[in-house]
Amino acid sequence: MIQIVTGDPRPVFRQIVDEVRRKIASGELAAGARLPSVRALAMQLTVNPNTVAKAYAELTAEGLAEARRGVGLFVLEPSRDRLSVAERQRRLDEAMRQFVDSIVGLDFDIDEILARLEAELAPFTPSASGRRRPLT
Amino acid sequence: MIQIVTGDPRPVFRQIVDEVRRKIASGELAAGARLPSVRALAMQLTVNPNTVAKAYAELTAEGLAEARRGVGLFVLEPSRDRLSVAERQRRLDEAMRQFVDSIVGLDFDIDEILARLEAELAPFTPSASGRRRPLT
Amino acid sequence: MIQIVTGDPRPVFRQIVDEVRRKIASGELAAGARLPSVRALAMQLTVNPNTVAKAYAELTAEGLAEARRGVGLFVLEPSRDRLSVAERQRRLDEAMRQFVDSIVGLDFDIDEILARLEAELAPFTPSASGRRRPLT
Amino acid sequence: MIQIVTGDPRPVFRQIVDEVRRKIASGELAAGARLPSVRALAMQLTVNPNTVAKAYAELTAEGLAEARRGVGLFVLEPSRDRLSVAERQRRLDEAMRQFVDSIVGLDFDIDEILARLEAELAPFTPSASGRRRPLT
DNA sequence: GTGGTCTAGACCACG
DNA sequence: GTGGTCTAGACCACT
Repeated sequence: MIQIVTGDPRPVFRQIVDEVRRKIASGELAAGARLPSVRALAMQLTVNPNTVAKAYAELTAEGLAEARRGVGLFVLEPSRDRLSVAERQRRLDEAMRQFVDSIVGLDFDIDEILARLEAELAPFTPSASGRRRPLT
Repeated sequence: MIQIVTGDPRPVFRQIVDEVRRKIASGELAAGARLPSVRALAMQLTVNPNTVAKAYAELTAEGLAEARRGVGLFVLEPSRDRLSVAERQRRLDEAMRQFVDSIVGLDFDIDEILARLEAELAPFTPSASGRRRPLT
Repeated sequence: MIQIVTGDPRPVFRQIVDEVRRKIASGELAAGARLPSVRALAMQLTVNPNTVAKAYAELTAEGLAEARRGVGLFVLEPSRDRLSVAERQRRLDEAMRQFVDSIVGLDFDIDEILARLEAELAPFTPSASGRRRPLT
Repeated sequence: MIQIVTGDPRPVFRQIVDEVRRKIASGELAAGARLPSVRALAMQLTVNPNTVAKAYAELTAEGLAEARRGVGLFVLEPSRDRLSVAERQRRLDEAMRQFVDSIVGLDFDIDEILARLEAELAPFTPSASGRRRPLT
């Protein structure tokens, strides 16, 4: 269900966080869904339970999941207003800067990049994610 | 000429590399241009000379610049095949993944993101840089 | 400078976070101030460095401090708009509920409680904290 | 009658204790009133009976209620000296500290907080509860 | 069984 | 030297 790659530059706990966040955003993990237990996921990924726990703690801190002691970790309803508009903008700016820095000088065609990005973002478009009900 | 920001998540040497790469890609630094000496730049940025040296080493390793002992670092002619097709593709994939992970769940409109990205990439479009042939 | 109490119901890392947050809010720790290193504070408190590191990670995540690799952890300028209005309200509601639950049935006089609270909050009042410059 | 919220940071048994204590303090549950049986409440809340039993045990230990075997839990007469002065003071101090820690840095106006708190505490003022003598 | 916390000790990237 | 990450193993609170 969740996979980690040893060659990945990201630390393991971050890979887990990113993967879960993606699954939630794409609707693959719906609100109320239960994540694998810390120990179970640690076993499956053959990493230390603490590493998984750290990832889960971050998901909790981000407001994406909630821990029910003695029960497990559950995906929360998406609440879009946790961060201020300014903070969200700041994060987009930062991500944008980082992306441009990474591909600058790689000689790719802008239209090609835009097309690819559009395709990659498609799964997270509101209508596709199932996270929001149409107002009817 | 180059600025570093303490609050930036990137290490200092990376900020230097990114900034120089940007300037080269945008044409601001043309082939043959001379970068400040390690010591001079370190002084100006008030960072450790080792840090600047590390950045320059990376620029050299990337094939973007060349060190002439005792003189300074010089921007090289852009060579199309500096990186293999596979390597370029790999970097684009990685940058793409990282960008998507960063903005997933921030609830921005795709079109808005695409428009912004197009604007940010404009300065690096081949025809604008003046030092590259359009792909035609 | 920072003290932890073994009898405290809060975990150690939380005590550290709370203490630092208080010092920042009261102006005792001004923006730009450097916090003790992870190892130094761990030594002083005779706790595991990881525990301090966890506290520092939370301060960083909260946007109160920033880590400069190889240098140390520094207090950031207060940026009041990181959380949305709704989120801040939510947190106040929760704190309020918890406080009322804790003192209900303790038979204290309301006015007495209000007076004490006012006194306790005084050090964090904007004018006292020194965090904001008068507009003059 | 009693509701538990899964998203609540408090453990379930604590939510039950708090809710009952509130109802007693506000006079909604008068002395002599009977609380549902452990099994009945567990069923209604769909929680583990052990959890309800733990909550009831705490209410008993606090001197707020009394168990009559096979019958249920009954609210006791309020006894002024249930807790020592020192203990009451200790609890107020702790609650105060926790409250201040929670809202520090949230940048609310003190007067706003005091006003809200006064409103929230109103239902528990001695004259309103009906079961306590005013302090005169 | 669940998640949360802590200790001990290690290695890495950065300056 | 700095902070960041990971492993290993332990204990606790809660259900």
